[in-house]
Amino acid sequence: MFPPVHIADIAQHEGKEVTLHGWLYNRRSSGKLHFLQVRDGTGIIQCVVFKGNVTPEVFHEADHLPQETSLSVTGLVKKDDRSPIGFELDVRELKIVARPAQEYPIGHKEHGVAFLMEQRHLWLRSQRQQVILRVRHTVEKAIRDFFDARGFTLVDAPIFTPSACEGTSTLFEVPYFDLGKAFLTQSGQLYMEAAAMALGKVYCFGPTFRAEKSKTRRHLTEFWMVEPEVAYMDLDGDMQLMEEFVSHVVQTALAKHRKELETVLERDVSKLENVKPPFPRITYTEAVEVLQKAGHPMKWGDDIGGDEETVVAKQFDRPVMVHRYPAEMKAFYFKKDPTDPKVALGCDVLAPEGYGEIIGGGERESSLETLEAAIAQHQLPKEAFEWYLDLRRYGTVPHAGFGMGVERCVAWICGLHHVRETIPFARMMERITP
RNA sequence: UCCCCAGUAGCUCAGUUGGCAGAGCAGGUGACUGUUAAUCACCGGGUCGCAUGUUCGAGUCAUGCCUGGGGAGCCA
Repeated sequence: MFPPVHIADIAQHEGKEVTLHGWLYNRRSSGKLHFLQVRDGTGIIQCVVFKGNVTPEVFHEADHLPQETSLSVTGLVKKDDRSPIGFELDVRELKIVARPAQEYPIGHKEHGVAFLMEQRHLWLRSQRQQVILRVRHTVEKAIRDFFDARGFTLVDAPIFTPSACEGTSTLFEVPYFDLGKAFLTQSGQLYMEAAAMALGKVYCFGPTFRAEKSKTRRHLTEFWMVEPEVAYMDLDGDMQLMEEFVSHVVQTALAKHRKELETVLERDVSKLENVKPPFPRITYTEAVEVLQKAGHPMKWGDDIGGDEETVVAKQFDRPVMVHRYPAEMKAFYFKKDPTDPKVALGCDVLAPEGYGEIIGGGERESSLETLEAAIAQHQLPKEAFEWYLDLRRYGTVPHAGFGMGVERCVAWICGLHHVRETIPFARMMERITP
């Protein structure tokens, strides 16, 4: 059985007889010719079964195989201009590995989203889902490569946490032995701050959980986030890191998957070509002015919601960095702007085309006294943050970081309507299976 | 938590004023030597989400519930 020939490498075998292992994707017939579309995970190739080239039994069987039959096909690799991949297999032998026990539920006609999500374990076999998962893989590798090349150390953050990191979101609660309850992490950031004081430049990359009852195309209850944190870095350095990071991820995905994005996902990739530094930077105050001019009735201090984000993002041809939000809107650990204490030194990156916030981050408060006051002001239990305050007690330094949601980034790159297609098995408020 | 929409064949949907439950695809049988979601002919396929009510009669009207989808808030 091994080593097998893969469809992606079929050009190397022109004129030779090879055996492919795969699954039947589709089948058509024209009398003395049967056309079998066979996929093997690396591509799809048309296998032509001509009556004169195989036994009568094989010829008859070839016309009666149901979709998703697993099979081995042996034949001659022939160049053919009518093929989308340039080659066909002229079949000599056909071996059935297994016939489907029942009719395959997903046909080649349209299906509803609810049905496909219920069949997610099978839906992954479609070309579209294969491309999305490959882009996700490339994005995750690009994330790792970017930080690794810059001397960052990957530090894994815990999944069980004793309390809310930020004290704002709703968390998933789990029983935890004699210690009462634990929570599933909502962010590894606080732990990365500790790690940055040890290793200088660090990042964590793992799953994150939010128990908010969010039912929108941008939300999952379980998603993957990358969170870098750097000692001796201020907001300006952080923003520069953000734009270089996002550009690297997008350009890597574009270089590797341009053709699939264009053909299978029908993505207008010209919109991704612009994603290069520098990104436009505007303050929250300027964003409010833009929105007021666009006719949105809002005043300074109001939240910039989904619709407003889209309006702001549409002013630019690449991601826009909105910085210096009102301090009240941000978590307790953000450093306030020394020149204007009303605003926090935070920055969000808004993706174009209505994909919204893909990054949130900023400079952290480094003063012990100011941080203690912020914890009190947010009415958070100080005991839970004593270890975090220790980071300010022993050699505190300016530092900054950010978090990027992988699913929103992949949805934007692929031009998808909903983030649920960017993760193999989505976890949402109303769905936990398959 | 709130607002809107949908639930009819395996899938996608139509179903008029309340009056015999329909189509396309998928499946089965057959035809076709170049099909690209092939085409053509024939065949099988139903707890109309669940419950109660109105009515001579409910897929259709009313009320409640369930499930799913979209959005808001919150966020990545």
